[in-house]
Amino acid sequence: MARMKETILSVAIDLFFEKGYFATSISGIAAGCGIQKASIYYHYANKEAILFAIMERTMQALVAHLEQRLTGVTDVEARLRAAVRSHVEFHLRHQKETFIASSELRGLSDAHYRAIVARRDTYEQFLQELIMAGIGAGCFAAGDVKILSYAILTLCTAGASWYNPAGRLSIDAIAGIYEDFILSGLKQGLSEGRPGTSAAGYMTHLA
Amino acid sequence: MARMKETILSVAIDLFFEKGYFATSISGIAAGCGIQKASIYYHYANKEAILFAIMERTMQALVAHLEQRLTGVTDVEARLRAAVRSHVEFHLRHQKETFIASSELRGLSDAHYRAIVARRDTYEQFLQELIMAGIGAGCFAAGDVKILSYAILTLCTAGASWYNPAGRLSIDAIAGIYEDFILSGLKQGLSEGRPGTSAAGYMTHLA
DNA sequence: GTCTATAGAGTGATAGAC
DNA sequence: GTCTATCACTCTATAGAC
Repeated sequence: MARMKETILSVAIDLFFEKGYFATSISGIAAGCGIQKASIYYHYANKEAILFAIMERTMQALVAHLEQRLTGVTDVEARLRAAVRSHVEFHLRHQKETFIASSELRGLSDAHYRAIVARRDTYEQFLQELIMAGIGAGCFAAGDVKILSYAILTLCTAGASWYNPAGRLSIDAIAGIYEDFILSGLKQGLSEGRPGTSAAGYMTHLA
Repeated sequence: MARMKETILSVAIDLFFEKGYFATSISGIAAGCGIQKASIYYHYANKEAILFAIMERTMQALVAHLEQRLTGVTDVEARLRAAVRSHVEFHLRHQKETFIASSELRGLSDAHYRAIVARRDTYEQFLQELIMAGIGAGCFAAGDVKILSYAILTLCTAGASWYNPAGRLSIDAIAGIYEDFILSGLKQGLSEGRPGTSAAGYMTHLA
């Protein structure tokens, strides 16, 4: 039961990724499922509900993935490394869904838009807290936490736009490169273990 | 003369940025210009021609901007710094056009798609040569040149998706943060001036 | 749960007057 | 160079049979 409902979601993910949400028609999705377009409306109220279902599920899974990867990790730098790796791996492993989630927000209704953006903001704030903790502990150079978090998140998200599953590098290899690149960017020449000198200054950057 | 042709482009940039290419109608553009939709076709053959005009112009200006910023700069690291700054500044200063150029490629006809992607590839290869030169000179740590170039480019491109001109930070400040972040990522703890040890290995990464 | 049929609105594009 | 009028088509969504 509910099998067709899942099939519709799966076909829609393929089409939204390939052609975009607005360029994809209900009849195109129906054809991919082997049913008539009217039958779609038995499972979903309208086209936007399909998009929302994809986004909701993806954002929920993204947060769950991060939580799972961080349980038991206590060291500040290790936590940020784990968060970056979790983010990259999830985005490459669920390339289509995450690409849709980050590029088709304009297709959502006002209420659904707010729901998804709220989830995204929570996720962002979590990363910002990790960065602040790292600066406070002296692992990372002081810097603008908001901009740094955007840089890290969009860097990984963008990976989902160019990643080729049949390509030269594995997800693991790409995640490793990103992890090292980002950690170096956060340290900015700081040698490790030295306590932070400007722990007071960075707080204002979130105001 | 040709004033309306420019107005159409300008209105289309606003609408494509705000609603997306497929969600924007010819009549919407016409309304923004204060004319009837049929009049649009006197200036452009069809909707796609408007999108292509925006992209062509933007890519041409992007390359010209980079060339201008690099003339006279000879030091390898200074050249990469200048290239990163040029890229960030152009993307934030022309936020709408660069966002369209990077997100609406699917709206182009096959021939136009190839033309724009060719320009983008040339631009990418130029950055990859800068990175390779830096690794060869020992300024940067050896690494996967393609992935590093994608990381740098998409990082800056993504800036155009969240940048708020009325926001807290100036373009100059953001460019500075990105510049430092990226250069640290490229150096990866290498101290400066030391000649590269693995200059032979990185070449294979472009094969 | 899927079908046929269709309503109702909007779209890109063209013809031809001015 | 802009207009009015319209064509031909596609789209989302609904009604009601099976």
